[in-house]
Amino acid sequence: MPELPEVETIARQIRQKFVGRRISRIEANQSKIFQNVTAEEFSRMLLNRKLERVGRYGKYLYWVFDDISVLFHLGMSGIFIKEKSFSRYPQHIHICFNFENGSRLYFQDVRKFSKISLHKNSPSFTSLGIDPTQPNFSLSKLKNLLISKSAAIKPFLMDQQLIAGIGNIYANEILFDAKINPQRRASSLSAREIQRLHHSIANILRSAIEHFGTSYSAYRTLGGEVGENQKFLKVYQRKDLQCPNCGTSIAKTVMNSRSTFYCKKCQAMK
DNA sequence: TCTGACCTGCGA
DNA sequence: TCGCAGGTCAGA
Repeated sequence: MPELPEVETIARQIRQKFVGRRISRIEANQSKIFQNVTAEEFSRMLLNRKLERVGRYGKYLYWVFDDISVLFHLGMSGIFIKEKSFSRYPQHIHICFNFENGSRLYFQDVRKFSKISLHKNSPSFTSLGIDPTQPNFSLSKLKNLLISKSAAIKPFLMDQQLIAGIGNIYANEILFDAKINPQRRASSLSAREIQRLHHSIANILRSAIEHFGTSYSAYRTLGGEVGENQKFLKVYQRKDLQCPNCGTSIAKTVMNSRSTFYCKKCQAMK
């Protein structure tokens, strides 16, 4: 569930608290979340290395050390917890990073959909589409992506090989903001609709980042606080509630096995 | 292009 | 007890 705004919030907080710090010890439990390395190798490879940079691309978070980097995908329920010690140790903690100043950062993932891998130098994201928060995400680039795509616009927005970072929550919210029916074919959008969509992608993601992400289920910030963006959702998980624009009941359907929320009036099929 | 599996907790 | 939540990937 951590989508771009949640991962960005986490990246900013880790950057602020841990960049420049050296790892003095790692306790990692062997788990399927480790992709190209065992827990033991992971701990050994990062020992005594200084965290130089924290980055994000799409839904991926990465830590850069001198000649090695760690790539995290938080799956559905991966979170980082900054805590010195627990009165009661939480379940599903996979890694504890101990830093030289005594601070600790835990990685927890209840559902084990996270993926963690080690890379030489910085990771590359060639298999991913454009990150919509980057300056080169232009209107013409979006137009080019939409052209000739017969898929519906909602799965289009969630396709990480086209646009990296949008998941189910923000796909619903973006399409509501742009007044586009989620079942419309991507290639059928008018120039005006593409312009609205481009604006809504930037607008919804920026606003969610300002609100520290959406805590609908597992997501928490580094300090264990919930995000605030769930207070601002207009359609996601609001079935049968009134559309904030026109008062029509929000409809729910299923597209590509994902819950899809929309206003039948504001987002009418053309 | 679509569907099911993976995985666990929560609520009905 | 069962369905649902949803990111990604393999397979149909």
